[in-house]
Amino acid sequence: MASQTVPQATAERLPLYYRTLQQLVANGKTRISSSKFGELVQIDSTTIRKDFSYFGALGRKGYGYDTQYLMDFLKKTLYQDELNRVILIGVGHLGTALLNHNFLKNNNTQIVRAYDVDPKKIGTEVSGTKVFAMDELAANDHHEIVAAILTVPAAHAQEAAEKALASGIRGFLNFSPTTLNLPENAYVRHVDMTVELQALIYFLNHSMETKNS
Amino acid sequence: MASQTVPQATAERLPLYYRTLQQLVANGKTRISSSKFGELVQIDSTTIRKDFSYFGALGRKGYGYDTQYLMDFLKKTLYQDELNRVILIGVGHLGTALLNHNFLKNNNTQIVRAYDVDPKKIGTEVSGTKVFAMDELAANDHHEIVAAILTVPAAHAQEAAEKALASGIRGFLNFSPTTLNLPENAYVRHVDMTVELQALIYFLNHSMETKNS
DNA sequence: TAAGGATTGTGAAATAAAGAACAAATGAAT
DNA sequence: ATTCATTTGTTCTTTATTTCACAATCCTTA
Repeated sequence: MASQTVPQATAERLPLYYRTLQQLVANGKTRISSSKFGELVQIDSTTIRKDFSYFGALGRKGYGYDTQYLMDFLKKTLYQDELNRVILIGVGHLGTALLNHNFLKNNNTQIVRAYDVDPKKIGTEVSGTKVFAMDELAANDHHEIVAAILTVPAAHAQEAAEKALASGIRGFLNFSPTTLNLPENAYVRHVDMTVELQALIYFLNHSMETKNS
Repeated sequence: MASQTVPQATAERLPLYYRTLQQLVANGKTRISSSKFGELVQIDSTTIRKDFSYFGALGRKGYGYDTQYLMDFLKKTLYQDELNRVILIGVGHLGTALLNHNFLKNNNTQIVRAYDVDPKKIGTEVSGTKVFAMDELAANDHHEIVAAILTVPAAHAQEAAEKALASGIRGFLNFSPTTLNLPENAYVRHVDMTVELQALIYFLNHSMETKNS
């Protein structure tokens, strides 16, 4: 199976490839070479060809890649040909922003329900998504849910994640600035603006010495 | 200089180390071993010791690391001992959420001004930050600004980044789902929820075959 | 249909990162 | 003071990722 051999680094680039191909197809481009594509995504063309090669021969020598075909292939590979249902935990500033953001526009993803502790928010609807009480989280049936988006304060993230886990959710997109301690069968991706900003500042301050090209 | 030898992977872990040390200090812990610390951040203790070793001998054999000392060291290393001024471009749902988020709480970062094209937003204040017209962006003096946070629609991200660049900004935290094409002396970090969510779903669907531990 | 140019797919080499293992040094206990 | 357990800093090994180089193949055009 491809899944056993596809390197992690490759898998993490697939969404970027997919998004870029969506744009190309939308713009009417029917074919593209690995070098042109590499310029678009700012990744070496050899890396791109090797990435694709893990899934077989997706291109044609002397021609390049058919954008529509490649996009459809990645769509399936990334499970974007089916609706991905997620829940959102924590309807604060960031949570509300994510609810207002229409994930369905370019992504087959839907936030089907939200959870919060605030009685003022419970029972309301934010951008078409109903807000439920946090207490219901662990009790609800979530085996149709692929992931939980965590946008709660750091102090409550672990507890919230455990409740979601108890309801059958194994995937977490963690926006809370804390490391989650979850069992092996759970999978967490961490999005941390603070970390990104600090890393950015660090590299900016060190780029003068290292970048001499 | 350390900057020439610190691997990229190490540099990207420093903010996580720093945040975790802040929590330890806040909780009154005065010392910690690399193995205990490793459990907290979920990184192998050898990796942690090696990461620290690039900056010299920060610990004491048979004792571990002094949390306060290590935190202070990372604070300086990450330039968190000085105020980092940033601007925000695009006062939509996400931009507003970031303005409402108090960066100064745990981070020495301040969003000093925001920019938008919407006449209804220009001149208003969001959470204490004034919103200016996008047209003023390129003309303003931004050499005290370390980075721009981009929260505009994908179609306008490149243009907005170029204006910010023209005003003297070299660092970008890009939340727009598009690849920015900027000169060598600019540095971009991309935060893309869609990419993260797709990667998460991919790994979840492949974890059964690969994870057998 | 033949020739030439373009471009992939892939082994092999190079680079980067992570992990194992352990000597050296320190702290703690008696 | 001496012993013993602890834990770092670091060398060496292993693994992962990127890049190079080029044969194989296909497209295009005359």
